[in-house]
Amino acid sequence: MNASIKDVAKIAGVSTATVSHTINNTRFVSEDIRKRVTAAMEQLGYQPNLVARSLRRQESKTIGLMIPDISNFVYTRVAEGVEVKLREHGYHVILSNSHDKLSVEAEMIKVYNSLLLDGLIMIPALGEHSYLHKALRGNYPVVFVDRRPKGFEGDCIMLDNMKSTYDVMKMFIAKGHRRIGLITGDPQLSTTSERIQGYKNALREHTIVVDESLIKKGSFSHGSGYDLTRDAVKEGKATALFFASDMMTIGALAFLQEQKIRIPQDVALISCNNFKWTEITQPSLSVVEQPSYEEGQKAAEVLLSRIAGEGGETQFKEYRIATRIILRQSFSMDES
Amino acid sequence: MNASIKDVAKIAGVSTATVSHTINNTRFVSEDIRKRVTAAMEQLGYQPNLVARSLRRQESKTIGLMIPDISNFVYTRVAEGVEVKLREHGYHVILSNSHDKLSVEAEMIKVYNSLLLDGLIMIPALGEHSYLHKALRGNYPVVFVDRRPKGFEGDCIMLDNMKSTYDVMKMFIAKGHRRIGLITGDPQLSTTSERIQGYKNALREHTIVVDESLIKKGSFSHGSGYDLTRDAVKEGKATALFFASDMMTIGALAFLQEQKIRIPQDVALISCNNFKWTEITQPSLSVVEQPSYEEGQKAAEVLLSRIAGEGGETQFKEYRIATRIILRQSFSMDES
DNA sequence: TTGTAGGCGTTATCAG
DNA sequence: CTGATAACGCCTACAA
Repeated sequence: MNASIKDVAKIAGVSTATVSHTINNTRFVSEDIRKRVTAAMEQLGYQPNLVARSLRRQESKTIGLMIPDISNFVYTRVAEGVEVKLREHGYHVILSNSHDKLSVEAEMIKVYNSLLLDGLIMIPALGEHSYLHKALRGNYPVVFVDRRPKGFEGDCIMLDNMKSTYDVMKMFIAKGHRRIGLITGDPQLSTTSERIQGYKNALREHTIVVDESLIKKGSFSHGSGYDLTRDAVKEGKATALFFASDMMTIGALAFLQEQKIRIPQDVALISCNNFKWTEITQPSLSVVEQPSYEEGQKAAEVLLSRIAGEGGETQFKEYRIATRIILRQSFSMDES
Repeated sequence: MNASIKDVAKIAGVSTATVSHTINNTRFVSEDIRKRVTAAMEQLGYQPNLVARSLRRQESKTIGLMIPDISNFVYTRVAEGVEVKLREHGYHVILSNSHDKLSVEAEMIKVYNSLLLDGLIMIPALGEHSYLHKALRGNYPVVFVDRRPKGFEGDCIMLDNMKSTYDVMKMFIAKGHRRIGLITGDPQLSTTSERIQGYKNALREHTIVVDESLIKKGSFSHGSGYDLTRDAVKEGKATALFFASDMMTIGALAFLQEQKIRIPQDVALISCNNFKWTEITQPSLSVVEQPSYEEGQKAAEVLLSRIAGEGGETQFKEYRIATRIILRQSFSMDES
């Protein structure tokens, strides 16, 4: 059994109130007594029981973090950004994996509601989020990252998906490409619709007719990348492809290698996520670097300021984090 | 403010004791009262306060999970295995990132001690772990995964590092290789020493003299893989290399491509971790598949049985999970 | 400057 | 079959 504040008080020969106050520096304690108390704590190896403290203070110094896939590097980078920033401020993180399923997410929210959490950061799962109006009881602030939920308003930290896609398309177009494929994810996702918007904007600006059959929607999976690439290249005659996820790029490479389609001569590629392995494929892969870690950091900052009550303003804010395009051989052999 | 058990009791016109018992099915409740109570709970959207419950029951249905790097796929796979298995049993996970630093780990353990955790699963950080004798107070069972801690005994789930390395070496030797490099991690790690043991056993069995300069120890990083590969190939004249980490393999590929050293003709490679991208490098990479997810699952199972008290036996157990070698072109062009 | 005591929301031990 | 009530460990208003 761990020592409690009573044990400390007894040994130090003071009241529990005094012990509590010395621990929390919440009222004056004479030097003599402070010494006796700290000595007693030392002797017992006393650590305040955080559960009892949470119950009493009605706050836990803990925040919930929900991500759709704990095996996806992008999301764990977000998680790391969140964790590091929050730990700096004395908060712990309860991590949950929604498996991108609304049902799991909703279940976890119920648990969160019972844990006296101080806040919640989440990458919303696929689907409609108006259920959150009921599920969340306003006991703690919520911040969304990476995807914007449908049907629910809140602070939101995202990448500049529209602009990055727009920029990628401008580069392809400048290289002379006219049939450009966009290999992207589920159309329900805000990231997907934003990318499509950027894609269309760029093409229209150059009076290129948008061929909807070149906008391929699937899942962020290897198989989906394989299939959609086949369709875009074989049927769509695409000469350039932009991928919304690294997993899809891998599937695409598998297909292109099988078919002995040359990169970038026959088809030029730009992928998402500047993972280390994109440098050692042949040809090396051009990528849009996604600062996921920074997304997490920013989300944590915004949440902290909400917890601090600076959100007296009910106005929700949207934050966009800039991406960066890194050109390598898969875009053009001119690149190093 | 959330509804409490008192509110429910008042509305249902019963005592809090009765409400508690209907919730927990812990003593008989008449059908009539049960209905009134559930109706009241429904009406209030009542959810039991888990913090109060933890304090009262002295258990939290929560376990701690500490991993050395939350951005490393291997460890997050372990985490996912743990999370999925534990959630099936109604447990939540508090995840922490030790950043492979003993100081962070120790700090987090203090927090864990104050949270009424029901158990702890950890991949120990680099270093000496005898401090755990003091830091852990036996309030909850602990299970180690992937690495064995130095200086502390406990249940331990690991991969068969020695055997897998041994098998890899046998394959290289059968192919005629005599100068084989082992590119591995920090020598403090149990995984490293086990691999070295497997390496030596295989060579000695074939009366190949072990050249210590071919056993390269570094960190699981890109740069380390680059440097150690250079040394092994340039100075060590290695014709085959086995890598303990995928990151090191990427560094190695960068070096070999720069030098236009042919794989597998000049140097044959086998890497760890069957990541999807290893299939689309050229040549495709041979790998040792590490069932990290299963490690996590097993760890969770062992912990659950300890929590259930089946560990009346103080005897700690060691579990080994089998790996699988997948041969592709980097081993020999004969492979598909 | 320090102590007393009530209560956070549950559960469990008594009674009735 | 159900209800009071103490206790889990801590914090804080009030009292001294």
